[in-house]
Amino acid sequence: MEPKAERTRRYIIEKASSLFNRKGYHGTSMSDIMQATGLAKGGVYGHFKSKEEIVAEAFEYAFYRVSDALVIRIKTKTVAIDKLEAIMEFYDNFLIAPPVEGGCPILSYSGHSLEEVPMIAKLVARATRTMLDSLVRILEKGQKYGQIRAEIDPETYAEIIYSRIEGALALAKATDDTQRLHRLLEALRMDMRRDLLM
Amino acid sequence: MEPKAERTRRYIIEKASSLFNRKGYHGTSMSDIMQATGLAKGGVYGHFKSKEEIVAEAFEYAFYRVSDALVIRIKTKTVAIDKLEAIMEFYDNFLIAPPVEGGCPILSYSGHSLEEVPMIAKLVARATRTMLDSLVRILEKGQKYGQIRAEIDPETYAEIIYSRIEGALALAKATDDTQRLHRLLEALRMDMRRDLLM
DNA sequence: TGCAATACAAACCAATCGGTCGTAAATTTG
DNA sequence: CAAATTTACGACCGATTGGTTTGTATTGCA
Repeated sequence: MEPKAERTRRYIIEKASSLFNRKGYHGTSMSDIMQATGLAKGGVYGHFKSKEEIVAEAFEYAFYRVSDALVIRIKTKTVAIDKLEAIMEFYDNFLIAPPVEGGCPILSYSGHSLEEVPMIAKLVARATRTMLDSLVRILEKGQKYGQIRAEIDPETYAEIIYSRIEGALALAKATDDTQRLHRLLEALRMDMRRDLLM
Repeated sequence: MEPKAERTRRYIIEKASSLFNRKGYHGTSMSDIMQATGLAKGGVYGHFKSKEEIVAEAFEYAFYRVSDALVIRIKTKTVAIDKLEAIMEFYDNFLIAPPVEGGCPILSYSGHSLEEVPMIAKLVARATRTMLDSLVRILEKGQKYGQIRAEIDPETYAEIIYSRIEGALALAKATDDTQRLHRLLEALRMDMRRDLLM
């Protein structure tokens, strides 16, 4: 019917998601998007009614890229601790080959964009909840099959894991030090083995 | 000699630091700063030669506010673990009564501002290093006086502590959930007692 | 008290901002 | 292939951006 429009739309989002994730909402102008896509202004506004609409979809797309790449890696493993280790491996390569330029969208947008574009706050909160839920499910399933200690509270431990990952990413980004990320993830990995395994 | 100029300058930085920390570099306009200070444009540019100069000083000021408030609390304690617990207590109140609006400057500016304003990257890296050094010193001194396990590597553990704090702040901000911050800091507190005490 | 230095606000600047719209080009459909 | 519809273009809009200049109070100091 109209596959062209859908394709162009997606193409704009792809390009814009990288820009917004790196430079933020106000740091990215429509001219930047026009230049990145090669489209004229009218060409872009034919698919979106405002810059805010673009950034909203761009965030969701960026988050989807990360979470999707993560889910793929998780699914290759069957045992809980293997899934968790796969996550560590994923984030180990995060700064070297990020699914979307600019790093973790949740972390990037949490910085300044929550007040800049209030609508983003909801999307960020929901995305974070999604990540936590994935971890909770892994831990619960691990307990169900006797792979993970029953005393562990999945919700509590999930947020510990995710906050440590985000903290490691933040610190590595702030100091521009990839080695720091590796060290912190390795420390987390060892703590998980000690805390979770029976 | 010229106390007035210095006072006005500082006043501008105070107001601007809050704006930049909340909304970012491109999210904050000179008009915002004019409105917040009550000064006219010429009045501001008489003290600074550019917006970049303002944001640079504003970041340093915001960071100084946080680190200073922290140092004060640390100094009231003499034993290493007490100092660390004082830090936990400090960050526990961080979202309720932040030293500067917008939360931890390092975290805020790490989001999008590193690429927006390249000069900021250096300042953020240096500020982070300063925080880590404070923690390293506490741990080293604690070891020296036999309050902390000798096997602990201060540098390694300092970055674990700080990354967990930043991760906790980031997650709490992303989900707009202060309780989450409390839970995560409490978990860190208990881990520290287990890992560090003899 | 008188002079010079300082600090101020307002007008102004070119450039860029997000956004609109009539028209031309391209695509899909009959 | 031709008609109809969709998609893209780019000039244009008013508003605002960061930044400058200028004339005038106001201030501190001798």
